[in-house]
Amino acid sequence: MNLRDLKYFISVAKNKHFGKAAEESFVSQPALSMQLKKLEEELGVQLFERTNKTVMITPVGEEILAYAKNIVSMVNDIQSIAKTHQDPFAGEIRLGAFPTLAPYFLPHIVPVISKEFENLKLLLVEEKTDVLLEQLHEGKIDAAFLALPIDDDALEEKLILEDEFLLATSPYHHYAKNESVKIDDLKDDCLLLLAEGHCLRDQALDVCSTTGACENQNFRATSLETLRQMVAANVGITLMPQMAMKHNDGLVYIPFNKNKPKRQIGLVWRKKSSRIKAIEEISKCIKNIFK
Amino acid sequence: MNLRDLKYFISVAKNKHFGKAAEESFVSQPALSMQLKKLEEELGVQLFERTNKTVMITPVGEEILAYAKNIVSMVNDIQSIAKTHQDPFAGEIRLGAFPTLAPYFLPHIVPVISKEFENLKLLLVEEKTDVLLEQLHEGKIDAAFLALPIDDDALEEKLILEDEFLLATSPYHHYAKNESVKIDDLKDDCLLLLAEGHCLRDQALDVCSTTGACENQNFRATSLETLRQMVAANVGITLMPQMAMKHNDGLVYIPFNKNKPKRQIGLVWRKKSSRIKAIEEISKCIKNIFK
DNA sequence: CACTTTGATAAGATAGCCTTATGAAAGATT
DNA sequence: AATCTTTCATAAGGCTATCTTATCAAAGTG
Repeated sequence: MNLRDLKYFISVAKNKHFGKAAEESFVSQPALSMQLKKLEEELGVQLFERTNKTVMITPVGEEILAYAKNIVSMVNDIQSIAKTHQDPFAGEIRLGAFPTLAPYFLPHIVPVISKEFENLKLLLVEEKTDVLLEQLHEGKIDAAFLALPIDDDALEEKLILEDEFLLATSPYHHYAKNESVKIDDLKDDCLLLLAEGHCLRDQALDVCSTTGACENQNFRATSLETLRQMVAANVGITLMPQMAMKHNDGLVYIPFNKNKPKRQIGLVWRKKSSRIKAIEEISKCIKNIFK
Repeated sequence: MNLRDLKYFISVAKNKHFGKAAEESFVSQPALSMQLKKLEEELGVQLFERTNKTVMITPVGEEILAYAKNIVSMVNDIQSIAKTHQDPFAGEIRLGAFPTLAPYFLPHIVPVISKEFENLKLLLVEEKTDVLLEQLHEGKIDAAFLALPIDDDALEEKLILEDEFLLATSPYHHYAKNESVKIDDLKDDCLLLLAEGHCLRDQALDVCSTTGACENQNFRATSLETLRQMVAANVGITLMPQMAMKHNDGLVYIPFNKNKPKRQIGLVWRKKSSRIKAIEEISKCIKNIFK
């Protein structure tokens, strides 16, 4: 069976006339007659009674007609669905960001993207890096803001910005009065860190291992905000990304004087993503914000 | 768009593998790949993200998939509808019979037809001849029992039986004692007849006109049963088809001794009827009953 | 580093559809 | 009554689209 045959069938049923139906279908009358004959042979039933003067649909034909109309209507639905999705800068884009980035970063970029691509609906997912990577691979999200490098052959990554780490202390801490700190000064300090699975924790541990600093084993915060409260309470010190820095939060932020540690924030997506056009434009757009 | 393409699409979505889908669809893998590519181009939308290792349906693809499945399922419905109607001796047959025949004739034949063609559902219509002819032409009924001849080029007719007319009188009527009547004896009689539009009326008038008998203008019955009551009340006499004769109905039925008037009952159907096989078999079957 | 797997591409063969021309049947017209 | 017209069916030839086989390119696997 063939969609075209069904359309011919519907047209004949409507016009009760092969010639008119052929005209309506933009084919010659014999072409339509033959296809209809083939359809009848294939189905093994007569769809029309024909005489020279009248074309009359049979009861089976009537029954089948209802289905045929439905089918053709659904084909049109498919085409219209496709059409509404043809614009690469329309529809949904699902974006991920890890927890120590999302609340400080997304508020800056979402309004800009929304304004630039007004037909694009952004769905945001906040998960730890490994979850986001899995969702990327599974196609559950289209792109994610992650700490680079990711190093996955299936994924494309583009650096968006570099986010410097600052030393965060309580105003009562002995570091508090320093203008800046040398990274090696930390070698005798124990830092408060986030719980396992947060990429910020790993980045901080990186810094620790190169400086000789250690981790305070007694506390593991599950969010950066909790960590902030703990530092404010002078429980200890920590590394805080500049992006998460707040004024008037009761903390002192001290920059490193050189070899400033930092995290690289990039946008990551599947090389074969069907939304590649939208993602690349979004990527450019965001990069412009931080230029 | 093409039904086959939709089937390929569904198969790929199901198998997440072009090769397996091709196998399932009994085509080569390149054939399937190309058709799918064409479908995507036609819709202007990417249906799958492909890498060497994974085939992943896109959100648009997912949306369209639902419709595609529905369409294919309806195509199967069409085929199964057609299949259940393939048996010419199954389904519905709509039969008509005119009012002075139906109640006396159908009870004899319907049980036989039903037994012979058990998958055939009989729908019976009782209307005057002109209505039945119109319904025949419009395809509202498939065949009708009518008084022959009909003489319509579009219609096929087959004689089923000849139904003799008897003279019906009250036992108190002066004809009542006769063993038989000569048709010419009626020349001085006035007959009670049915109302306009009944073919039995026309047949009786035929007889009258050849014999010189007249019609009693004061009464026109609208049914044969009413007519029977009127004859029983000795209001007059009439011609009664043998088929409608009843025992113990208070009437006397007197046969004509020669040139017996009669009506010819035949089955009539459209020459191009889609149910021609069933109708012809039914016709044979009924003819056997009255052989 | 060769081997396997997988989807894409290319070229030639095939099949199905379309068009024009024509036929057959039956109503309409003169 | 004979011709014209209408309408659907059939036939023949050309064209397009699809299929198949062969091959490629990319990337995982042993």
